Amino acid sequence: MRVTTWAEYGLIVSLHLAKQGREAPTPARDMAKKEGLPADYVEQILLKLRRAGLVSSVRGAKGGYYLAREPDTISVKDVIEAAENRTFEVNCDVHKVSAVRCHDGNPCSIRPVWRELQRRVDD
Amino acid sequence: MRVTTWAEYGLIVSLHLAKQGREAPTPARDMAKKEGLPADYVEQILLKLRRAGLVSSVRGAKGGYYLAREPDTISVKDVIEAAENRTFEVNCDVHKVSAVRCHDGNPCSIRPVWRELQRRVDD
DNA sequence: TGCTTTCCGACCATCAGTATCGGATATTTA
DNA sequence: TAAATATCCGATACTGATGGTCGGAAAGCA
Repeated sequence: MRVTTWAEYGLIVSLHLAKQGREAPTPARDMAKKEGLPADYVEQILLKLRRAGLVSSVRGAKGGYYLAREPDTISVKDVIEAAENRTFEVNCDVHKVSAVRCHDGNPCSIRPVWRELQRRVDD
Repeated sequence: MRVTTWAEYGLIVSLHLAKQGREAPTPARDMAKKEGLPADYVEQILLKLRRAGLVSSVRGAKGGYYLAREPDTISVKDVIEAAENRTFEVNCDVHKVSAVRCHDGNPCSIRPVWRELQRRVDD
């Protein structure tokens, strides 16, 4: 159980953009170089962040990315959810062990545990 | 970010064994059948739990598994750690982004976040 | 001597994670 | 207008973790 590089890199570039300020856009390639991350990959992630509405972009020369909102209104959870799909995925929801066991009606002693864990992570 | 079936199945069989009591050992095959889980796979997981000292086993006919300790002294965390290797894995420790960035001396703004998350999950 | 069961290593298939690439489109600047 | 710079975006490739199977050895019971 760990966070993916999507989340990790997403956080790194978000932080980078926060430091850059929101005046001039920063090109993805510059960021990748300075942070020592794979350039093409960073671009993929920025695309995700943009689709989630966390960053905005300017196309063309002199273009790049900047934070869509004020840094202090963007939480770590926001970034993780944008980069991965959710922070913590419960098996009952996604890769069901079995249809019977994971049916809503079935009293499952395990599910509450995962729910609580999910809540903690989200917190 | 989610728990693996190792942890999920591990929890299921632990719970199953807790319900069975610690008098007579329960064969892995029986458990798998009743819980609707792949038998060979369950055996792998029981092996992990045994090596972690959570369950004990009796070989041969009339053999099987039983909890090594009283149920209320075994935590969910114990089971997850036995089944997976750790509850929450921090990239800085395992799949380092880069040697420089993740060097202990380097002030990294991200690491404290993961550490805190790790603490929450362990809790 | 069979039968049951754990023990254990080896193997295999699939998929998520981690990228890379090629090209289309938009914008600035020379 | 041409060239240079960037985002945009889908397709593809590589890899290791995950999830699961198999075959057989050893141990204990009847």
